[in-house]
Amino acid sequence: MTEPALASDGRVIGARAHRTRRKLLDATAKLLEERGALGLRVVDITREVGTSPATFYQYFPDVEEAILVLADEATDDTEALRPFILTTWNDEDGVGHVQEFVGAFMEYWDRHRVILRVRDLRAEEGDDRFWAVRRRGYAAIIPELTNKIEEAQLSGRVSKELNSYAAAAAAMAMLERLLTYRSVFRRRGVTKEAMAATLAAILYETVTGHPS
Amino acid sequence: MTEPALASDGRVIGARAHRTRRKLLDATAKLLEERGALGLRVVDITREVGTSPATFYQYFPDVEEAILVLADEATDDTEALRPFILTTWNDEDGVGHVQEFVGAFMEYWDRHRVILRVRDLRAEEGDDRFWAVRRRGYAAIIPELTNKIEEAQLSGRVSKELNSYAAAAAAMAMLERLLTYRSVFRRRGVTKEAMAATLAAILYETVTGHPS
DNA sequence: TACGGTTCTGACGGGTCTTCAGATACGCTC
DNA sequence: GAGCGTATCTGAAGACCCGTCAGAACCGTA
Repeated sequence: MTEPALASDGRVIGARAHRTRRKLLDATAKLLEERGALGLRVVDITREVGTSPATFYQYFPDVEEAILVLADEATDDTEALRPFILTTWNDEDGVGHVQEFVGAFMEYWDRHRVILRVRDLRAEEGDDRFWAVRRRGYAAIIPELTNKIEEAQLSGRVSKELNSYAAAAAAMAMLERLLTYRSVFRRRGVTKEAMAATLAAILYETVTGHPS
Repeated sequence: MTEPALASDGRVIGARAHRTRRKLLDATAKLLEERGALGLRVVDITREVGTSPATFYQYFPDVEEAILVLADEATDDTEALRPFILTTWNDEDGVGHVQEFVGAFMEYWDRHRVILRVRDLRAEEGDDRFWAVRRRGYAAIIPELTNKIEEAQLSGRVSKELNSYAAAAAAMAMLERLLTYRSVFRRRGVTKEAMAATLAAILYETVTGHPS
C-alpha cells in the first residue's frame, strides 16, 4: 500500500509536490487532533500549511480522501505488532508475552488514535474504502489469534462452543475499544500498568485458556 | 434528562414547536443513517422536513447539538437493559441470564447504533457533553458488572489480580465494539445466534469466573 | 539567462451558514 | 366562526466555504 502518489490529474508527482502533499497530510492530522473529524474544512488545512485551497484539490478530491491516506499509513504500522503475536503464548512465560503484545498495542494505538477513530467510524458507517483499510490492519493480527484459540480448543483448555474467529475478534475489540478510554481509567485511579495487566490477563485467558 | 425543550431564545416551546423540533430530530437521525456523520448539513435536514434553515436554528445552535439530544434520548433507553443485569448470574441458569442480557444489548445497539457511534466518537475526541451522556449510559451497567466481578473474586473464581472496574469496562467494550461488526461476522458465516453465544460465553467467564 | 515543464493560486459561480426583521398561522376568547 | 395576540416560521442578506480552471510562478537544466 501507500503507492507513489498521484496528483488529481493522474500525473506522477515530483519532489516539491510530494513535500506539499506531505504538509497537507500532516496538517490534516493535526487539525483532526485539535478539532475532531466533524469540524474539518479544506480551508483550514490549507491555511495551516499557508497555501491555497486549490492546492489541496491538486492532491485529494476531498478531505475524506486525505484521511483515508492517513489511515492507510497508520495501517502499515500494524507490522510493528506482528513480532509480538508470532511468539507462542503457551511457554512458561506466556503471560509475559501477552503483556508485551498488549504494551505494543497500546503504543500503536497512542501513535494513531485520532486517525483510527475516524477510520473505524467511516468503516462502520459503511464506507468500503475505510472498511478495506481496517480489514488489512486486522489481517495481520486476528488470524494469528484465531489459531491460538483453536490450538487451545484442541487441547481442551478453551470451550469448543466458542467460535474461534468471533472470540479472536472479541479480544481485539476489547483491547481496541478500551484504549480509547485511557483517560477514564486515569480519573478512576487505574494506572496504565494496571490496565495493561488486566487486559493482558483477560486476553491470556480468552486466547490460551490458561488460568491467569 | 431530556428536559422540556427550549427554543434558542430561551422560551419554553409550545405544542406546534415541539412537533417541528421532533421532526428535525428525526430527520437528523435519518440523514445520519443515510449519509453518515461527516456529510450532515443543516440545509439537508430542513429540506427533509420541508422547512427552512432558519427554523433549525430556532431549536439548535448547530447540527452537533441536535445529535447530542438524540444521544441523550438513546441513553435514556439504557433502562431497558437494567432488568437483565440485576438478576444474579450465579444460579444454575447463569449462562441463560447472560445470554438474555447479551440479546437485550444487541437489540439496544441495533436501535441506536448510528447515534451511539457519533456519541462515542465525539466523546473520545474530548467533547465533554458527549462524554457526560456516554458516562450516564454506562453508569446503569458497569457498576453492576463490577459488583459481579468482585463477588467472583471474593469466592476465588476470578483472579484478584484483575482490576474489577477495568475488567467490567473491558467486557462492555467488547460487546459494544463487536456489535458494530455484525456484517463482517455474517460474511464469515457466523450467525447472529452463534455470535450471541460466543459473546455470552466470554462475558460469563470473565464476569462470574464460572467455566463455560 | 532563457526555456519547458511542474506546481501553485487568483478569481469565480454556486452553494451553505447564520441571523434578523417581518410575515404567517395557530389557538384562544368572545 | 371572527378577530386577535403571540408563538412560530421564513425570505433575504452578508459572510464564508467549495471546487474548478486558466494562467502565473517557480524550479531545474543547459
